[in-house]
Formats: sequence, C-alpha cells, structure tokens
Amino acid sequence: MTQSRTHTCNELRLEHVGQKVRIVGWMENVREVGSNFAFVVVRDFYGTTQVVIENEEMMRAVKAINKESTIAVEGTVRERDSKNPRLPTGDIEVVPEKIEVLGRCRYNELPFEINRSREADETQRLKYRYLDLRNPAVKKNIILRCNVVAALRQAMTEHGFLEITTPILTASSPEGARDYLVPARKHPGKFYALPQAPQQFKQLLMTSGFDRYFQIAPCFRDEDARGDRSPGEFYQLDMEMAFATQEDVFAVLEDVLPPIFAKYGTYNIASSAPFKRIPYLESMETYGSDKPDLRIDLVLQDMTALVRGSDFGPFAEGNTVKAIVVHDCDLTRKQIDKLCADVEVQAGAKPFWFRLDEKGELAGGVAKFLADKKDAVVEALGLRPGTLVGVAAGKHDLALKVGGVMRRLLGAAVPGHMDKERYEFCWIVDFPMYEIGEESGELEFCHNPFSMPAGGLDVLLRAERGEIDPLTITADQYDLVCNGVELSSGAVRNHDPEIMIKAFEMVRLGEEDVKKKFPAMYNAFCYGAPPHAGIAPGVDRMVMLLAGEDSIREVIPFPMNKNAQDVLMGAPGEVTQKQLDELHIAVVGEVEKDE
RNA sequence: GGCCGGGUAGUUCAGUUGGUUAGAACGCCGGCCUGUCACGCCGGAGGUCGAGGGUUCAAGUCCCUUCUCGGUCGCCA
Repeated sequence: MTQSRTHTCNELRLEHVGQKVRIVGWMENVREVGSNFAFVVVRDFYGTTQVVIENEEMMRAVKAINKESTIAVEGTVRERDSKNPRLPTGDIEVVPEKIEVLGRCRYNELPFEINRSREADETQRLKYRYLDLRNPAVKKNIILRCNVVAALRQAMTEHGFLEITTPILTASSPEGARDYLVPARKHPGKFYALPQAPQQFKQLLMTSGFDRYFQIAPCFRDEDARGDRSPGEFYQLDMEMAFATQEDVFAVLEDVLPPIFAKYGTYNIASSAPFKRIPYLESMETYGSDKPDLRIDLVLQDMTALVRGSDFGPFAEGNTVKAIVVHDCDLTRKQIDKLCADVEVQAGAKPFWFRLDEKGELAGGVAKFLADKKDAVVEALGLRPGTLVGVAAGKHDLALKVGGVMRRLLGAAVPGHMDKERYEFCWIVDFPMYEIGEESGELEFCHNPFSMPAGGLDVLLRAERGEIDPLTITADQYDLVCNGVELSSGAVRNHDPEIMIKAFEMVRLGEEDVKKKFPAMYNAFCYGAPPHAGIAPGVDRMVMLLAGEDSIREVIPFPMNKNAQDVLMGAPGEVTQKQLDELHIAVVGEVEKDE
C-alpha cells in the first residue's frame, strides 16, 4: 500500500467490512484481555478506531510501542462480536496484518493522561500544550474557534465589509493601555509599538473612502490578566462603517451575531434584534454594573431614604444604600455568609442582608437596625414572607459595585432567578463623555477621546458658556454586553477637527495636543472625513461564551499564563549581547553571552 | 503592587491536636486473563512534602523569609 491512509479513524462502518484498509494515528490505549489477545485504540483528528490483536506476532509488535506513539495499521475491517453503540466506529474493528511505528513516543509516562488533561495542573498543560491539545475535549474549543471566526468572516463579507490588514509594527499611542515596544535597529533610541487596536488605521481607511472595513485583528496590551482577559495579546472582530450612525452599527451586529451564537453556542437561544438598550447610568443604578447579566431577574432598589436615621454606620448620611429583593429564597445562614464573603472578595467591601421570614418578621443580618421601620421597608421593597434582601451600603460608587456583584452571585446561587441556558445581549448606551478625575480632581475624558459628543459642537459650546454641566454630556459611545461579559466597546467617532479641538479644550488641552497625540488622524480629518462609526467585539471572549468556558485560556491555541509568560516556548526569554548591541539596548543584569 | 487560596509519588489529591515506616486513585513495571471499550484480578517500583531558616525530644503539620501557580482588586483610552 502506498497511500498514507485509506480512511480516517472516524470513517469505517459495517459497509467497509472485508476491505483492506490502512489507518494512521496515535496509539491511545491498549486493553490486554488475554494472552495474545488485546484491543488497541487508534486516535486521529477525526475519531478513534479499534484494532484487535489476536496472535503472538501482533502482540509482540504492540507491546514494543509506547502509548501516544503514532502508528500505521494495515489490515482488514471486520464486524465486531460485541459492538459499542457509543462509538461511531463501534460496529467494526480492524484485524491487522502490519503495525508500523511512524513516530515513536520515547516516554512511557506522560506529564498527564491525555484524556484527562483538563484536570491537570495548568502550568503542565501549557508547557505540554501539544499533548493537552491531543485531548478531543481540549481540541474541541479550538475547532469551535475556527468555525466561529470563519462564520464571522463570511457574515461580515456578506454585509459588504472588506477585510483589510493593518500594521503590526506601528507607533506608540499616548493614551490607553501600556504598549509593547519594539526597538528600531536603524533608529537608535526609537521604538515601534504593537497596536493596542487598529483604531487609528481603520479611521484612516474611512477617510480614504473604504466604506465598510473589518478585520480579525490581533491587539496587544501590556496589562495584567484576568480569567476572561488574556495577557499580552487577543483578537477583535474590528469593524468600521463610513457615513454611519449608531443605529447602522447596531443593525449589523444584531444581524451578524445571534445566528452565530445560536448555531455554535453551548445554548441555542440568542436574543433577537433589536437588543435591549440600557443607558449607562440606568445600568449602574439598576444592575450595579455596566455589563449586566440580563439572564438574572434581580434588580437593585434604592433604600437610601428608607434607612435614614438608622443607628448603623454604613447607613449613615451621605452613603447610598441598595437592596436586592430575592423572593422565595431558601439559602441557609451558612450559604448567605459564604456568598457575602465572596462578594467582599470581588467587590472590596462587605454586603449586608436581612430577611422577611416565613412568619413575616424581619430577621437576621441587619434586621435589628430596621425593626422600627418594618412596615415602611416591607411596603417600599414589596416584601413577602420567605424573602431575602441583600443590602449594599457605602459611598455611591462602592454601594453600586457591591450591589452588582451581590446581584450576580445571588442570581447564580438562588434557584429560579436565572434563565441560564441562553445568550442575552444588550447595548449599554449614553456613556458620559467626561468625569472628574480621582487624582486630578478636574474634568477628564471618561473613556476615549475619539467619540463624538452627543449633540456635537453645539453642546460643547453650551457647556463652555456654562449653560450646562459638562458632566451631563454623553458620548455616542456604546458597549455590547452578553451574559454579563463585556464583548465590545464602540462609538460614533469624532471626525470633525473643530469638534475634536473643542472636546480637548474642555479638559484643558488644545489643538497642539490633538496634533501631537494623533497627528495622522488629525491631519487626515482636515482633508474631508466622512462621519463614521464602528465597534470591535472580542473574538476570544465570544468563543469563551460560546464554549461555555470560564477561562479564556481554554479557547486560545497557545495561551500565556497569568504572568504573561509562554512556558511552552520560553517567552519572554533572554537574547544575545549581539542582538542587544544591534538594537542599541543596554540591559541591567545578566545577559546570555555570545558563543 | 494589595488581598485570598494553592504547591505532598509521573498525575490528581488525602494527611486529625506536632508523634511509629507519609497514604489513596489513576498512570508506570511484572504476572494472570480470548470480547474489552475508564476492561478485570494479583504483585511491585516510585517521595528533597516548592526552597531556605527557626521553634521543639520530635515538623508535611507551628513561626519567619522566599520562589511559584491560580483567583480577585488596582490596571485594561
């Protein structure tokens, strides 16, 4: 036989019985059930096939091979005596005439068992990622990622978007996250930067007259990791549309995403257009978060006025107090304490609670501080017996944050308050344009300075004349949120140099600053720019949601660890003195010597 | 950088108030087994208890220092 293989390991069925075949793959397991009688499982990308060993010659051959070696088996397909209905190839087996080793596994003990690699230590998994990925359960997420990316490309293309690649070596941008810098050999002391996003390039493309742009874009940010945030690099479905409004952007994503989520997701239900729209301030007050999980039916109610005069520190004048009313709650005291402890870890402050017990009495937690206003509390919050009330109290922002975390944990912990098996999208809109900076105490941009202020130049001028409070100015900026995960930020861009300068003047900057910080974009906009808008949903996060994974590393082929190290390749690593010299870099400390 | 949790056999973990020779499962090695499919049964090897220091008659266990991994906050226009 000269073919590499005649069939894959997921192909043979009863109809192939009697055929001579050659299959190739990894020797996954050997089940020895008698002297000179054994079953060998061969695994390839597509599945597994059983090979039956029935004579001394074949047994000797198999026993000489370590598991996880790659082998080729030539033999005849036979119907099994005892079939396995759980396997697609469970009706047949291959009776070998020849078993050949293609790639020997030199070790008889592996760092972990392939089919249980998900239970292994994560550092071991990452160090031996090529073995980890042999596990079909791990491989599945990468395949999902490929399918989702392909579907996104197809859908965007069908909507008239062109995929255009933008530079990876570019200029450092003065705002936002920390940049990854690349020393320029030909320009001592100067650096390229890896892009945090193709933001400025896509806006330049708009100025050039490309009407609809998209890209599965690699983005680089030197910031610390989280469970849902990969350190270093990640991918965005970056898109931008010329002569477009917020509505145009919403319409595209409301059309593109739900079918892909419903098709590829763990859950097959996704919100249909239009997605719910929630103003930023309302989202903070109602859900205690700018990325609410709408699968949870709980909301924050304000009880600041209700508790006024209570003899309890956190209820003091000047603090905000929020209540989360959980009807039909049967959490035990122990479970409530655990939940409160978890909230404190995630939000940085303790939450409180009380309940209206089965007898209709206020009980537990902070109940004694409310005893004298029981009727008012019961009525205002709409309490009925068997109800738990989570309470978040403190400075306004902190109370909202604690309430938001508590809402999320209560929704997950108390049965009946979360419709989990669906994808619930929403838009968070009307973000404030400006805020008072915590350190400076002065007006600063709240998000990014590229967004168009709602109302344009006029509203900025009125703020300048003192007719309106600059803090009330909102930006035409929006976030896309799904199941409590922020998928994306986007905006109608500020394409008008005059408005741009005015927006910067509000924060005590001016034309020179705009020119200095964003020279290419500012200049380009001076040559006639179209109004444009865009957004950039995170690909890794989308796939994570679809795969139902809690860690973003499960959907990245070769992830870095929490400390931005690639333990497989050994990055970051040392380089030679010669390389450093060429780059005009002096390193403090030990450097590997040239040979 | 702060806080919380972890690091014990190749792997995943247990290990009580400090007290005999540090255990289990899986894996590995040897033996038995002709229909297994997480095969089964019998036997065996395998340990710097992350590292360093301290307290003690005695430390995996208590104290200090340190390394490391994860979660979380800061951070992520």
